[in-house]
Amino acid sequence: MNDALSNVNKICPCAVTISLLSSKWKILIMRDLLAGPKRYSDLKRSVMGISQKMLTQSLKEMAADGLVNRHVYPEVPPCVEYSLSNLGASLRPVIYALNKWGKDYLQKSNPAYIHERFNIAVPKNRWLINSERFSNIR
Amino acid sequence: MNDALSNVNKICPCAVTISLLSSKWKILIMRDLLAGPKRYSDLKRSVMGISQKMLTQSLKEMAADGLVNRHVYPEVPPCVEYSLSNLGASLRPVIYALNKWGKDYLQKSNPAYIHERFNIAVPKNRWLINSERFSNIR
DNA sequence: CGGCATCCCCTGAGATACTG
DNA sequence: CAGTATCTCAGGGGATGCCG
Repeated sequence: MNDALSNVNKICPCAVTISLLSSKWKILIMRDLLAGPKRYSDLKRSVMGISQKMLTQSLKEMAADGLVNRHVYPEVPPCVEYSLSNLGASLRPVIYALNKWGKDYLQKSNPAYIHERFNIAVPKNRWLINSERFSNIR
Repeated sequence: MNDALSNVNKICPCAVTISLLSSKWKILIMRDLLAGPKRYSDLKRSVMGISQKMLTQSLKEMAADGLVNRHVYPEVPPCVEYSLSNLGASLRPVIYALNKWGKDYLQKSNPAYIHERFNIAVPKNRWLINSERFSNIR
């Protein structure tokens, strides 16, 4: 019997998406890769606050899930470039929705409250980004 | 000086949204509340696998963040109803995007792979939902 | 019914040091 | 440069029991 397989169409789509994105880091990596391919060190800089460990681990899992491609240029020193696969790129509307809602929310909220809720409660400057990234996601 | 406040418009909108939704539970709760107000016990049943602790905690935080309203009917036995606030309801496009992508992904993926990735790897039946919920999110 | 309060475990994630 | 390898710890989250 294939109860197991028949259960597949009872899986919650919402939960599947979340599961693939799991940690916040992956979403932030997606956000940055949507602007184009990036090297490991680029990502390390643009995904502010991420550790090498989490960056490596996240990228590895995302590659295993088919969300990103990993391309190694055989040079010295080594150069590794990450880019979105077609599957990964198809997540654009999701990232866009997250970004859109966040922008609206930030605009209509009390700045002092936002500061209190997101600048202090959250460790360090983890949520800050370079302003030029604003234009990347539309 | 108000460096602090001026930093507010450097916060990543994407990250803000994720931060408010944080755990997967909140997203699943949102998903179910989008279909209409629900009692605590309804949510306990529909958000499969959630513990009382996490349900209570999630709802409390979501209420504090202004995403859900809590209404107590002074009866015996007590009855508490949760519903989305306007702010919470405005997240519909986000939940919709997550759901939409997940549905597409499930359809085009190899069922055996999906089973392996989401039915076994993930603890218990946590990701399963009642099929009738599929129509709730459009 | 709709919660709290505890205890406890596991892992997500940071810090640091080392390598091809 | 792009990682790997350890060590460590806070807290996310489960299980259980009690309460108005």
